[in-house]
Amino acid sequence: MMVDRDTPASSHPAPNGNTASRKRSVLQEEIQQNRPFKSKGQEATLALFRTADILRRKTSEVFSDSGITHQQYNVLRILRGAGDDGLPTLSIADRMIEQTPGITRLIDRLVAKELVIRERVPNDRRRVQCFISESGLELLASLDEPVDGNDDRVMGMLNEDEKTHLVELLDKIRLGLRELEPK
Amino acid sequence: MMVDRDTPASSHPAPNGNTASRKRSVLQEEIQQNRPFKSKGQEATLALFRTADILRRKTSEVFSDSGITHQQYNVLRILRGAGDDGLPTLSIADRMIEQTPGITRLIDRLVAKELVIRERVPNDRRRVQCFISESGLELLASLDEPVDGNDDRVMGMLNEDEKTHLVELLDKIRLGLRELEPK
DNA sequence: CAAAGATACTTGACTAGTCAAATAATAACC
DNA sequence: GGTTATTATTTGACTAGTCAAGTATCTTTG
Repeated sequence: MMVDRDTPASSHPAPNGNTASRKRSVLQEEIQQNRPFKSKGQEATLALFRTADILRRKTSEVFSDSGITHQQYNVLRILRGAGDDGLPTLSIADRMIEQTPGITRLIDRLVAKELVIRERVPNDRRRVQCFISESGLELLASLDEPVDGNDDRVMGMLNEDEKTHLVELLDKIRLGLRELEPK
Repeated sequence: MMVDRDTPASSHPAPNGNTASRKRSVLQEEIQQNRPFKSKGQEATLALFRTADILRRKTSEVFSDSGITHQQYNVLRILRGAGDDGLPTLSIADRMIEQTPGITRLIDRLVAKELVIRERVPNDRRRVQCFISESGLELLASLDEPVDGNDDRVMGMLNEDEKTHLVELLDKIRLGLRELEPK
């Protein structure tokens, strides 16, 4: 009834030339799986998802004491960068590292914490301009050092060349995905 | 009032030797930012988050027609791999690519869709053993080809050596993070 | 064997992500 | 100058992630 594909006991040679007897990869150990990956592409995507997840979790520790989340921090950073002019709601979404359709509600929470100020634009009343508040600036200032330190710490196991190469590979993936059937 | 750090107009030389006049990186273009990154470590973490986000979004397209999410798909894969023995709830969580504290409710939804079957273990009534159903197996079977194709397609812009190197770099990050103050 | 501790979940109360539909204001066109 | 289209944002209804606090059910230990 159960097909042997996926089963830990499978001993079929894999398309990528691995066999079940080959030493398991780091990722396979982590997710307790003996079946070899179907392709390097599969291994790469899974490794990317897992690494990003662990890194996000580690990085969140820096913010959690301040009572804000990673996404809320990103909004504050963007608004600090925008300066006194502020930014309209959807322009903030455009600049987020991770796409954020729920930007309105995210900012709602920052307004509730009085870290962000919002106001309708008189010239164009469709738009809502957002600004970082004084206490928002103070909170960010207190986080600058911990955040910078964390970025270097979590990448500390790679030397500068490796970091550069990683960035190049990731850039290449994103550029390649843009071409892929924009649908 | 506004510090010039973070402002798009900043012209300070960056710690990594870049200057504001240097050509913007791919990532900087994407998030519309002129200020150079504070370090390679910062650029690498942001590139990793952004790439994983875009990749997750692209990959979700494969599942959305079937009415399941990426995480639900992962649970089904794990249960198919477990075979007729099934797996207890928390063992599934251990094997997920991304950590999933809400595993109970995730499986609730799969049970509601009749893709998973759950039952208390008689020997140890604390445990709940989970199994994939026949229709779960059928659904997975119909997704095998699209999923495998997607994994290769989204990594198609990298050659085998590049994929291997990417996996190595990501493995190195995760191994390094394990050491980092287990706290 | 009873009390204390450890396991394996489960639930509650949030924050977020996702997609579709609604609103509201401005722009473009005839 | 009154539609029609477009833009900017909001809302609703889910799914999911997060953390803390339960609730059974074993297991261990005095």
